[in-house]
Amino acid sequence: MAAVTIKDVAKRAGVTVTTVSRVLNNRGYISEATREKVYRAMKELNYQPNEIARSLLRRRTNILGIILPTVAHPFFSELAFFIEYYAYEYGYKVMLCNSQLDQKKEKEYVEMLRANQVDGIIMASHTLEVDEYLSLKLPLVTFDRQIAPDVPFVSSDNYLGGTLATNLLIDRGCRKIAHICGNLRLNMLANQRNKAFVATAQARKVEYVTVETDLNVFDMRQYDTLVLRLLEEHPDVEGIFAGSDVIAASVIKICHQRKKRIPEDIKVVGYDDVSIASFLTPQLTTIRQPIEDMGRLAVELIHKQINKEAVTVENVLPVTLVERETT
Amino acid sequence: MAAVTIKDVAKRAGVTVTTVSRVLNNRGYISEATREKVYRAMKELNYQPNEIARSLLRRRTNILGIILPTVAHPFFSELAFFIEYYAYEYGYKVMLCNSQLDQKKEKEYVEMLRANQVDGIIMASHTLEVDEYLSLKLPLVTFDRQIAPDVPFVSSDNYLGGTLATNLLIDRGCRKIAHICGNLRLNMLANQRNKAFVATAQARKVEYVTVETDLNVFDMRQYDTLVLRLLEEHPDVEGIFAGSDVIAASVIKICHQRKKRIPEDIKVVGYDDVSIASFLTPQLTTIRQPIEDMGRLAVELIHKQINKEAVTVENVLPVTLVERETT
DNA sequence: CATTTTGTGTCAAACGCTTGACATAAAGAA
DNA sequence: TTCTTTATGTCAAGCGTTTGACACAAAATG
Repeated sequence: MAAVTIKDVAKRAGVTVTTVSRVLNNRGYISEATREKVYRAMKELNYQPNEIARSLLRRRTNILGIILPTVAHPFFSELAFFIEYYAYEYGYKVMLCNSQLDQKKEKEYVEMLRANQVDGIIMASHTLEVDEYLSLKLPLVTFDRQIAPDVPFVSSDNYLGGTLATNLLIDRGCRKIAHICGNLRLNMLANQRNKAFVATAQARKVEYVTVETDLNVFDMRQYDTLVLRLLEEHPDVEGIFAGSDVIAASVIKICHQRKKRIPEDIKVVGYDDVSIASFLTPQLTTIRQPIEDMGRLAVELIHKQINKEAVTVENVLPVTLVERETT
Repeated sequence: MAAVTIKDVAKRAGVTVTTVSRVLNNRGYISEATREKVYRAMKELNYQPNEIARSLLRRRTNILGIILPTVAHPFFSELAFFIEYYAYEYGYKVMLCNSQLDQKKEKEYVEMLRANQVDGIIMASHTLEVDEYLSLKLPLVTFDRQIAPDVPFVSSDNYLGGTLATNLLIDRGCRKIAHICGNLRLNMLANQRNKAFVATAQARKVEYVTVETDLNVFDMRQYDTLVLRLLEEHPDVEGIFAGSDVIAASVIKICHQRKKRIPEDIKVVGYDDVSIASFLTPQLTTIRQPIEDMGRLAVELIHKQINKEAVTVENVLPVTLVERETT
C-alpha cells in the first residue's frame, strides 16, 4: 500500500525528484548536505527505488534466467547454488526454472524469461531446436552442449573423465565393466564419456557393456530398476562406471542387497563428486567435476556477453579422479 | 535490439495499439477477423509483451522470492523444486536466494526482493529481527518458524517426529541415545524435536545426550567432525537420532569407519526422507516430512494472501516414520 | 573582477504497456 | 424506423524512474 515513490522522498527532503535521482545514481553535483537530507528522507520513509521502473527505462533488469532439468538432483542443486552465488556477486538476480527435460515446459520457460526481459539465460537443459534459442537474441550460456558456433558453453573434460574411470576399473582388475549413462540420443557432451569408455575398454581388451537411462537421466526413481536389470543380465560385471554419483549410490545399495561386496566383488566409480559422494558408505570413488568453477564461469560468460565483451566459446574444465573406497 | 513493441504489432496488423492490447487482455469487443490479424502479426514479428512494462502498470509482477539457507542442501533443493513447480502452476516465477544463514546477506536479499516488487516471499531462512520482515508489508510465508501471529507458517509435526524417532530407538533396545540437532539458540520449530527427544528419553528412563551443530545447521562440512566427537565422547551410545538425513549419512559413514555395525551396534534414525535416504547403504530409517505438500502449501498460502484471501496461520503437516534398515 | 566550477531547480520526454473516455459505424433486434 | 449491441478507432493519462536541456546562483579560481 505504502508505495512510497521518489516523489515522496523528494517532498520529504525538500528537494526535487531530479535531485533525489541524482543522489541515487551518483551523477551531477550534489553537496554533502543535500545528500544527507535525501538519505535521511529515504530512511524515514523506508524507501526502495522501484527496480521495475528502472528496468523499463534502462532496458536492463539484471535478472538471469537459469533453466535446468531439476534442482532436486544433487548435481544441479550444487550448480544452482554456485550460479546464484556468483550471480549475486555480479549484481544479478536469478530466476529458477525446472524444465524436467520437458520440451513444452522448457519452451514456456524460455518465452517467459524473454517476456520478463532477463539479461541472459544459463541453460543446463536444452531440449528445443537450436533455432528456438538463437531467435531469442539473448546472451546465452549452455552446459554440456554446444548449440551453435557462437554460443559459449561450459563443460568439463568428459572424454578424460571417461578414460580415467575406465582405466581405473581395469587397473583394479575388472575383467568385465559396465557404463550406466544418460540417454545417448540426447545431444550432450557427456556422451563423450561413453565414447571414452568404449574406446578404452576395446584398447585394453576388456569386455564391456553400456546401459542407457530413460530420456530423463535425472529422474532418480528409475535408477534402482536399471541397476537391478544390469546385474541380472550381466551377473559377471566386475566394475561399474556410473553416470552420476546418485546412480553410483544406487549401485552400492543394490550390490549390498545382493550380497556383492564393494570393492571386493564389484568396483564402482561415480561421476560429479557432489557432496553426498563422500557421505556414502563405502565412500565413493568418483570423477570430480569442478562444479563451483563451472558455475562461476557460466556467470562470467553471461556477464561478459551482456557487456558486449568477447568470450571464448569452448570452456572445458578439467576433471580429476578422486579415489575413495569403492575401487 | 529487436525490441518489437506493441506499436510494431499494431502497425503490422493495421490496427491501433488499443486493439492489440484488447486482444492481448481479452477485454472489449474484438471480431474474430481482427483477433486473427493481430495474432498473425505477433507471430510474424515474434512478439512477446514486455512483462516489465505490464508489471509497472499493474503493480504486480507475479514473481515470488524464496530465501533459503542453501539450495545445495538436499532438503532445500527438494523443497525449492516443489515450490518452483507449484509456483509455476499458479503463474508465478521464482527468484532464488541462498542466504547461507548470513544476516547481512539475508537483509540484502529481502531488500532486493522488495525493490524488485515481488508479490510475496517464502522464507525458509529467517535470521533477521521480526520487525524487518513485518515492515516489508508484503505477503510472507515462513518455514519452521512463526515470526508473528498473523504471518502464516508451514512446518511439519516436529514434536511427533521427535517422539516417533526416540521411541523407535528405545523400542529397538537402545539404552543410551543421542540427538544431533541444529543449534537450539535459533528460534526454530525444529527445536521441538529435541524437546520430544528429551521428554521421551526421560519418560522411558533412558540415558540421552544432545549435540548441537554450529549456527549454520546446513553447512554439511561440519557433520563428520561433529559425529566423530560424539562417538569419542560417548562410545556407549546405541542409538542416534540425526537432525537430517545428511547428518545420518555422516553417522553411517563414521560408524562404518570405526567398525560399528549398523543396526547391530548402533541404530540410526534420520529426518526428512529426502531422496538420498533410500540410496544410502544400509537404507536409512527416517522421519518423513511431506516436502512436496509443504512446498505446495507454501505457494498456496502466498497466493491466497496476494489475492487478499483469508489464510490459516498454523499449518503443521503430518510426519511419518519410514523404517528401513538402520534400526 | 571575470570566469569557471559546483549545487540545485524546473520541465518534459521516454521506457512499453493498459485503460478509461469518447466517437463512429455497421449489424441485429424491437 | 429506432434502439441496442458489436466492433474499432483516437486520444491521453498513468505506472515510477532517469536524463537531457536549460536556468540560476553561490562558491572557488584565476
